[in-house]
Amino acid sequence: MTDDASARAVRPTLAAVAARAGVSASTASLAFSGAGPVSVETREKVLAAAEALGYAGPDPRAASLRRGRSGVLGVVIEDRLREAFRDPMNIAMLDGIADEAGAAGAALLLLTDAAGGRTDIASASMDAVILVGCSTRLDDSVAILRQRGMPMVAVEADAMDGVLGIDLDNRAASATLARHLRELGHDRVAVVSLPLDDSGEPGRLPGDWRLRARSHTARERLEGVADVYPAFGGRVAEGSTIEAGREAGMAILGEADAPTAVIAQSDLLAVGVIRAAEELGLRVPEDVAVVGFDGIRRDDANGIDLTTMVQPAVAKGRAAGRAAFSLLDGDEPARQLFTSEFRRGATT
Amino acid sequence: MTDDASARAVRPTLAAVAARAGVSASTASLAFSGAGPVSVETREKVLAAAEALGYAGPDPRAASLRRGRSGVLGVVIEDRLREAFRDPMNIAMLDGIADEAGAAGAALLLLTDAAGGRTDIASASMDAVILVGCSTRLDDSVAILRQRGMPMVAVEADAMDGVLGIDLDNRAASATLARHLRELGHDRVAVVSLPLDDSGEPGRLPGDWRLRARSHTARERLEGVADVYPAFGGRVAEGSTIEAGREAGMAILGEADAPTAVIAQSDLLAVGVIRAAEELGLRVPEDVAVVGFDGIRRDDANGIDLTTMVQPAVAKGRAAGRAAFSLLDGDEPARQLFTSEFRRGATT
DNA sequence: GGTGCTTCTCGAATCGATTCGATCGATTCG
DNA sequence: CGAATCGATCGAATCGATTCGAGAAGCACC
Repeated sequence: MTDDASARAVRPTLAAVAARAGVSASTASLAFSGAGPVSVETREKVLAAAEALGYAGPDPRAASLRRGRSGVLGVVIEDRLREAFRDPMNIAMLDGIADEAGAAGAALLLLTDAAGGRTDIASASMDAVILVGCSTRLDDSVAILRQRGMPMVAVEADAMDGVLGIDLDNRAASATLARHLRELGHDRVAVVSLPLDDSGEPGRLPGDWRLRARSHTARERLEGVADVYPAFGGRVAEGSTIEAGREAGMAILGEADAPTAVIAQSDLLAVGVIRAAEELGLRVPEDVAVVGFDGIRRDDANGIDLTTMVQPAVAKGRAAGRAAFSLLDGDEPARQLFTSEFRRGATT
Repeated sequence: MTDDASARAVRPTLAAVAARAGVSASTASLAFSGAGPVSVETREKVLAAAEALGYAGPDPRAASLRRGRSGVLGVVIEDRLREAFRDPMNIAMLDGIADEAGAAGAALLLLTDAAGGRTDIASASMDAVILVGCSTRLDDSVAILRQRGMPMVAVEADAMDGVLGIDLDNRAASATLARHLRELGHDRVAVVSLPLDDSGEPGRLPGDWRLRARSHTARERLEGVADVYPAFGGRVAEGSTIEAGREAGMAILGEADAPTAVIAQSDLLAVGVIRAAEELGLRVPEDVAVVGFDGIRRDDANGIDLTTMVQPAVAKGRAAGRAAFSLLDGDEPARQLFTSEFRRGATT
């Protein structure tokens, strides 16, 4: 296929198509983009010429340079996709973002908030960026993006100048769960917390978590518990996974003065805690009550009917997407707050 | 902040930086890219000027136009991210791709193989594309991308002209599982298959699946079973989820002449089948043996120790990534075949 | 028939960088 | 001491489209 090879070697340009169609480049452009009046006849000539030359449409690089838009929405997530996507909430949110991006004809660029090679954040071509808050070390990225004049939306992150926030009622929702437990008569509760920072070290929840917690979500959810139970202990998990929850659960429930209720900061963690309880021969909820957070599908929760707060993850993602495009249009969308809904399951 | 607003309004250009530093634009470009000799003194002048003007580095749009590279690797996946990412295998593979992309300084563009708005596949700016095979309707996308002269790599897909294949020994691996069951004395087995096409309709496995199956992976795995059990029935699941597996399992195990062994085409499906068995009061493996495929972590398998074939998903992703960049460099990488490893669990 | 529209088309400027070849001292080599 | 070499810098061309303003043609109305 010499034809194929040469076609790859020198892709035809709009100018070539225009020449073959016997029109100017500007007219050809109009024929493709549909912006501006072009006679049917001319458009067909252009399209025929394109077909003949194997022209695949305007080069997006050139178009985006001229237009000043690239049609790409950046999404900054945690280091490892595998970690980030282990949590169904993140996926649901990303799906929401993808919905909006698709509707706006934009594609999604996945950027990882890696410490070392932050080259892509600095040099990827995109029109706006959504920062996913679970990433704890956003500041550097934000600084770079701000310098680039990039519209930014952050989901569940501390308020930052020039960054539109899409928030969740983490604190109030956690307080709701805590109150639920108190009403059931529990007076000694322990928390299994999401990682407080990006060190990823599991361990005992430090007393000065207010100072230490760099993760917005983890801190807010802790505050919520503190609003109801001024004093409580717990563990920091390694991540939002069942296994991490199991480990934390073993540590908490294995001790002498084990609490009668455990507040896990995510449903996956809660499932892990319950598994630990089973392994230790404890009955849930008789011996120990467990609550989660998120409202994952029962399918993802090993079939366990958790007491939890159901958060609107997809809606959150959608809102973030819409906000990003709205910023792009020069509007000034307001920050949004999503609320979670209490769902009583069989674990309390 | 008028400063902030104006900075966003008119981002400084390289030319402006160069002017302020008292050098030519070409020299300033060299100072940033590091390509070509620039005296330390000059570079610092340029950098200082950039700093003063709040210049965030060369505009990626312009750079990619000129260079002819955009530093973006496209990944085409199923319609809904939520569906695609429900399967840990896909995530693991994506993680492998991300590893290689990161190493090559490229970012990942997520493209969904949607029926309607295929605008992004036609017009996203990227340097190469990886097609994830589970997407059943690749042909259209491939045609468009081929026209664009885009280097393509496909993971687990039927061989296509101009598309580099990264394959898995689906057929042989499935045959291994089937043989394992036959050695255990099972003579009536049923298969729970991945969707055969993108209709997503669950139902009885049609006898003419060879003709019907448009999904490469599903078909190959069926062939593998057929190599050992010439005749077998089964169900087509709605997707690779526990719930879909449970539904299929109920249908299969609830019938009068239920098989003594079920071959599920993915571990998630297998977990679902096992759950169905439990609900029907059947013991695994005593009453019914179940095998899966993939080798997901026990954590993701509800703690079940499955008999399965462990496939190297991350390595597959890595290979796909490397192959894409290799194509980009003008090399001619060979198609690769990955092999899965038998792992005997407690379900047979 | 002239005037005032609308519809279509074109030329030229522009987006913001990268890169090739040329230039110009300064240094080194024969 | 002339020539060759090297490092640093610059000017100009180029990447491939989009868009603005202007011009031409066609038409209707008074």
